[in-house]
Amino acid sequence: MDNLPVIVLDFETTGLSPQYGDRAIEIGAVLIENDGIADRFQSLMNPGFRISSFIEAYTGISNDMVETAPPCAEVMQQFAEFMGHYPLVAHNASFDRKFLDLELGLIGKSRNSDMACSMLAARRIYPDAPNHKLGTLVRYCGIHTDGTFHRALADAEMTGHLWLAMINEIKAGYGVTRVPFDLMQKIAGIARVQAPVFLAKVAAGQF
DNA sequence: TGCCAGGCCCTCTTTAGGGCCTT
Repeated sequence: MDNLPVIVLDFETTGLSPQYGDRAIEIGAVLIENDGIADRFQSLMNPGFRISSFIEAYTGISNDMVETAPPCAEVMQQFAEFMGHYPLVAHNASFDRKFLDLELGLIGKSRNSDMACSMLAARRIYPDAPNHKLGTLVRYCGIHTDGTFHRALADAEMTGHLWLAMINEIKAGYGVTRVPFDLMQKIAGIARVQAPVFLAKVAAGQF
């Protein structure tokens, strides 16, 4: 096995801020194992109030769809089992972490794994990309899509493939055979000016 | 109902401000 398993997840939500009462309306996640997607999790969830027309248009998730979906608590119970103790990855992880911690907290659970950010890693690994939005990076890396964006499972799958592409980029560019989760976390957290020195150490086998 | 934030990074920085990215 080249890479330790990770869970890549994505939330669709009613807005940007749990502090202002926003809730999750869909979760999608993939288990990345052996350089591919080994398992998937997806569910809409009912936040208990109507979602805005902006979110309906942005995600394609309608009020009718969430009204017939199971409540957040039920979905998050199932997701907690899927998540297990795997390390986690999300694109702009600070956003998904807020909602994950909120929804888990509401059912008396807590996150028990680190979460790495594919966006911060991509800024170091693909500094010349036009920008580091998920959709841009997917095109930049030539990752196949079915054209679906802003739905949780589609975005989680694309982020998963991006994560694998970045691991392969490190392997090919720096001659290393294993790119563990904590190496990717360090790449994501390194300051831009320090990145060349750090990556040279990676190439020299000093990680 | 309609509108909102926050974490991180960068630099013309650190006694700060602004951009990116997520829904």
